[in-house]
Amino acid sequence: MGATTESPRQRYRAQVQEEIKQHAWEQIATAGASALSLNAIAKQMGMSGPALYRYFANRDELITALIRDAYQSLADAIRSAAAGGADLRGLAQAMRAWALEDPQRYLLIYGTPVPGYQAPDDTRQLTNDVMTKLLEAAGGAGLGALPASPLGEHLAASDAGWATAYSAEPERLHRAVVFWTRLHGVLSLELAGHFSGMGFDPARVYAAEVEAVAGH
Amino acid sequence: MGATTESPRQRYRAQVQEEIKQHAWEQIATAGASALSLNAIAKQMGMSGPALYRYFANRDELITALIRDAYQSLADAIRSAAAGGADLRGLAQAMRAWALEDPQRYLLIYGTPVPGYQAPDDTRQLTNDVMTKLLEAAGGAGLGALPASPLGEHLAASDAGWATAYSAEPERLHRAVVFWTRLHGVLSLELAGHFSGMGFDPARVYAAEVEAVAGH
DNA sequence: TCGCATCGGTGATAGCCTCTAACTGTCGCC
DNA sequence: GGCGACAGTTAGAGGCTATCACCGATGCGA
Repeated sequence: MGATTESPRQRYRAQVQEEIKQHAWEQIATAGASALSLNAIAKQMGMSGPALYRYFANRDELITALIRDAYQSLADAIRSAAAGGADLRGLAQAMRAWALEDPQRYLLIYGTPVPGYQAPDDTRQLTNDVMTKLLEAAGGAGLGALPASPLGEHLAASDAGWATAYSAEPERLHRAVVFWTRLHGVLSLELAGHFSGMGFDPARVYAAEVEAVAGH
Repeated sequence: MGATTESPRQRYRAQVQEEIKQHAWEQIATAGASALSLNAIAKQMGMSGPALYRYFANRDELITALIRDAYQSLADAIRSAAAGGADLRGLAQAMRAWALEDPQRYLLIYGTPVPGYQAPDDTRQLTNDVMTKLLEAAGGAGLGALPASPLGEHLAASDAGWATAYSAEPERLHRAVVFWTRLHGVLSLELAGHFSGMGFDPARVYAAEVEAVAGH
């Protein structure tokens, strides 16, 4: 991808940064994001604590990089599913698979936010990528019309700057939003373990919500 | 409430514990649960760090107490709404109001869990209280039938030990589960700020989901 | 009423963490 | 070949959780 020829130093730097993030993901997967320790990562990599600060100015910057990667990974998963011709159902399954692959990665994006935290601008772009794929699929063939509702009118009237390409088709917007919120509802409760011990299969609840939106 | 007459010491102890939790909630509301510091609370209360450990054995125990209180508070909100004759719509509004009142309190229950954490047994009881109220309201008058679906059959077949009282009415179970997941979907995305900058009103999305389940 | 066990509070301390500062060695570009 | 930029080091400040040993007050039973 048109990278202006990298110096060996830049190369090395990028490699180490990647390795740091690798270790960070392992920590997060086993103990959650709040337990992430730069110090521990440094030790694992055989170097002393402060060395890490050459690569990430502070803990927040590392976490932000991880969030960025998580968004990127989700966007990729969605994009490749869409490229493979997946419809709304397909995207839903791709999202679920991606989430179950590493629950803490999903929760890093959609879980509890730190009150002050502001996501960097480029993650907005990645969110838009995901929403755009959703919007495209939300206009797919074989979808029945959504019942008219106040929400439909509200969405039609709202200035969805992020979805201007589809502002002429509020129906899509409506379906995409409902799709997103319902799937997230099931997924996040499942990942947080709130279904455990309730005796039913989260996959079936998820499938039912997919059908409710993707219609027949 | 039939408390076996309290000694002055127990009385004082309970008061201090309450005050600690009060400060803890303030910290959580402004900086999130992960930033909660026993040390800081002690200082705020004018005593030295280790003193707090007389009241809560460790950080986890304090957080567990807060989670318990959060469940209790939610259960109370739901119960009092139900006692006031609220139907499904009413419960939904009560839940949303309760969540918006203190987003981090909602997220303490339904947000990102620490991978190893096991909720204490009595919170299961409180969850059941909430679900029971939902189940009661899910059988209210004026509700159209849910379309038959694989999920309906699955729920009917699953041994929902937590809902034995309604095992003969799987329709209620179905509606309650869908109610819960859809509302949580909208609410958690709103609280996490994922709707910000999208140009529509979360309250309308929420209302639309309520109508979709509570029917007309 | 008195004695003493229990309880709440203290400072000291160990061990973790983030992050800064000053210093050293090394790599690679001109 | 030399120099500048960069990666790494140790030392250390300051914060945190948590434990320990030690006091002083409190309130209960005898």
